[in-house]
Amino acid sequence: MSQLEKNYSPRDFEDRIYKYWTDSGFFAPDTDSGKIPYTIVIPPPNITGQLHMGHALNNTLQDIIIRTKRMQGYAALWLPGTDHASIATEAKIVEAMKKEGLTKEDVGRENFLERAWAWNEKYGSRIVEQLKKLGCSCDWSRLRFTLDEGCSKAVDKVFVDLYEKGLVYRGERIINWCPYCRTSISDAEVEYGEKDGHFWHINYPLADGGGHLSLATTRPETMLGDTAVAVNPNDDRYKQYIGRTVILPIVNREIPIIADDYVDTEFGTGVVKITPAHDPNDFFVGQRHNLPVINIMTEDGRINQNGGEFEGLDRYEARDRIVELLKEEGFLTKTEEHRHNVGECYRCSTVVEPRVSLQWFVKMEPLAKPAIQAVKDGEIKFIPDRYSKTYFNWMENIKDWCISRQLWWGHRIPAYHCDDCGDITVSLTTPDACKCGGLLRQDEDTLDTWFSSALWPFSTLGWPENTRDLEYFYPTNVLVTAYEIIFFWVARMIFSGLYNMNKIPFDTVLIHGLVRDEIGRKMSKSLGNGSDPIDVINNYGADALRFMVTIGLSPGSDTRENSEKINAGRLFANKLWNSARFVLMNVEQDTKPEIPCTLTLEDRWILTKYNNLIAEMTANIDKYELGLGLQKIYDFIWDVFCDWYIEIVKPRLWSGGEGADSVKSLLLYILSGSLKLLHPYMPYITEELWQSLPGREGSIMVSPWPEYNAQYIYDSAADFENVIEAVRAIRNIRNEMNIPVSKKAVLYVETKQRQIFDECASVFVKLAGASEVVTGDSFDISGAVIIPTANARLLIPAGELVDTKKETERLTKERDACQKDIDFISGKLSNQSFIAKAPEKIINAEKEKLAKAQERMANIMLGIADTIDS
RNA sequence: GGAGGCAUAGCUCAGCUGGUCAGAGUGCUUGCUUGACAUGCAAGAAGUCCCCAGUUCAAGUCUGGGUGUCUCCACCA
Repeated sequence: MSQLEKNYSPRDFEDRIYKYWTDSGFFAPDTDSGKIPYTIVIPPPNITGQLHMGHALNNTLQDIIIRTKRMQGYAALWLPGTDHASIATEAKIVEAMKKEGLTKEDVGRENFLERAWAWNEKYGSRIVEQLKKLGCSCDWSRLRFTLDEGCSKAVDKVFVDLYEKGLVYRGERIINWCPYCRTSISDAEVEYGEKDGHFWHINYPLADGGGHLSLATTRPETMLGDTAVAVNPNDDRYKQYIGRTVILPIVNREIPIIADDYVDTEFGTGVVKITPAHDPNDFFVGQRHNLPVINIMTEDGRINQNGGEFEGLDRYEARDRIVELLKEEGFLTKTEEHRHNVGECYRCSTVVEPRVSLQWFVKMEPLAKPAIQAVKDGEIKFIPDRYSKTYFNWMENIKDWCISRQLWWGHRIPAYHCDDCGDITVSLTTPDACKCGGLLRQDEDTLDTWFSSALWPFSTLGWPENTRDLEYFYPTNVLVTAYEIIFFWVARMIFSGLYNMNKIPFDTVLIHGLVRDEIGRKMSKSLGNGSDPIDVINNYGADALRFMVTIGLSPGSDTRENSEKINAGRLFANKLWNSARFVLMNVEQDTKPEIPCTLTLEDRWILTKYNNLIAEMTANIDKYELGLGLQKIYDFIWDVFCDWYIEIVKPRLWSGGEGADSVKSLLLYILSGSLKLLHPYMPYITEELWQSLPGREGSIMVSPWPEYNAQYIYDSAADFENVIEAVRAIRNIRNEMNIPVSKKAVLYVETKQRQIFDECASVFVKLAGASEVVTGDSFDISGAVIIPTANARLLIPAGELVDTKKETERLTKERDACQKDIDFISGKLSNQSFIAKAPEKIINAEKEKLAKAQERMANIMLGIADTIDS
């Protein structure tokens, strides 16, 4: 009755299946079903983004979990959405406008935002479509966007609330400034890299003419903003200078020599120039000593009017000119090569300029405290656990968070300035006028993108409205993300959840690694390495891609993209496809997938294997050991089901009669159960095959997850393992002796367990080249190959093929190996401390092993004797 | 300067709470058009589980040290 094509061809059905799922509404959970909710919120991809391998991994893992939970009967919600990605998107739009010869300022804020929304319209849906191709079972009816009305409301509410509680403040602080993006960025957005630079040694002459102080700098242009020179108060070399002044070369400004502990006497000359406006440490020194702050740079990294003759020069041009001048005037005493770490903007890689400016900040300490506690108390668990250390390390040393950005694309800060009295009104609604009656204008700045993503687990569920979704689905269950993003996002969601909802946002953070390219490099746009997941899907199928990212995955560690693994996934899909095809070709339209009343030995064996599989896989997925789970169902389908069970069962299947009927039922039962277990991992092929099964209604994705049933665990499964062992041994020998498959021979089996071998005679006929199986207590056959196993002696008459000498050698080797085993085990068992201290289970297992080996030894010895006789 | 990961077959990697753990895929050798699949089947070769100590009846598995390698955080002018 099979209508399946001969080969697996995912393109023929993946899109169709996905449409079927969405049309049926399976992805959208019901809040009134009485089921227990299970929720995952997606890490929202940027609207500038295209699906890359990292997304493929991240979303495959989430889909595996949510599909499993859905089948297990939870009201499973996977809530999708996208991130407006303020700085990244704005950069792209600015870039695009540049091609038209336009700047932001040319078009103005309103027009710029129109362009940005158009961008979102055009590209925001692209990544969503790509997630759909991957097979993600997100509830698209609940799709959110960080800049949509609801999320914006949440952002405003949190901002106003934090402001009112004094946790958001505005102040002149030193921040990281990107001269290319022309905005402040947070500490987390700076990336450090080693760069070659110079160490310029400069003499600062003392104002009173008593010589000079020598110091070194890597950024000489900042001297334009120097307002002091500092030494360590305990440094005997310089104690005498404290309180005196130096003349700043070139600038000719007189600045004080101050004492501060910050100065390291061991480093450099022990004298430091202090530029409070352009160095974070100097800024704090300046604060302690009430030094003036001279900002010498414009927003685009040029020297401003405070730089005198250097005004208008780019910071690097200014650096060169100043070095030149210093040299000319004799202040420069030495130039050293110096390799040091330089901070760059994480979006555009421009070297960041520390700069004092007026920004909005979130006071972190009070927020971080409970967030640290929640993880310490185990309310929130990181998997693997070591990442909680990363989290603590950051949270315990956290500095205030600079949240204002000089960008247009984002949530505009709901603060209103009065030009008359200088007062600031922070409000959810646009106020008409200032308290003083003056006109108000809204703050020009927008908020850090991560301010809105920090609210994601509840803003997407409707907060600040008290919606049914919020009540039902919050707190969410597991958050799946890469370790890269713990600081940016995970930590901020935790304190935001605790602060605004008074509840943790999720109880588990499942951390995964990066997908690297085939030679282990990080994937990056500049390298252009790694392949496009969409290409992979088109060529191999989404299921093969999902297989690739999941198989062999170990929680928290990086994986490599591997074309061999993608192919392995495709081959596995093909194998499954064909096994289903085989089953469908051999069952009837009215065959039911059920366990028949009468079971043969191999039936009991596969039922045992199958039930153990259910238990193990369910446990694996519960513990987020998703790679292990896939490995198990893979082994079961390919090795247990296809290579052994199907092959064994063929004769019975074709014999007709009742035996055939029960095989058909059981084949269908195991197949449909296996499809279910595999479904979370490879949803498309399992659905397509499920739909082909006779008498099937509905979708596999809402079918109940298989349940372990101890009733179908049989001791006799071990007997069948012995049969398998015997088959393998025979195949091995036949192969070694070059006996062609076509050449059949009678198989004589000497055993105390004749019943097992009698029952399994057909197995040997089918799989081990036996023409028939004769069991008995003892045989005397001349010219036979003798194969000893644990519970039998197998004899195959092979006539002239048998080389007595060779056979004796083979058996002697086996005897020696077996003797070694026996010695080892009995050694263990005669060790008194082993007997005294090892658990009984282990001891019994060893005893059994010994008994088995001894039986085998007896069979080997008999074999040797017989071989020599003949 | 701090913190952490990794080191297991030629290659890419699994191995949960110490005891059927020495595994998978791929590659290699050999033999097969066995009525689902040659995108397949069968058999085989191949590993001091990085090194040295320690804990234990028992150590790829736990502890300490070493070597190699990768990453994160901080950033000293």
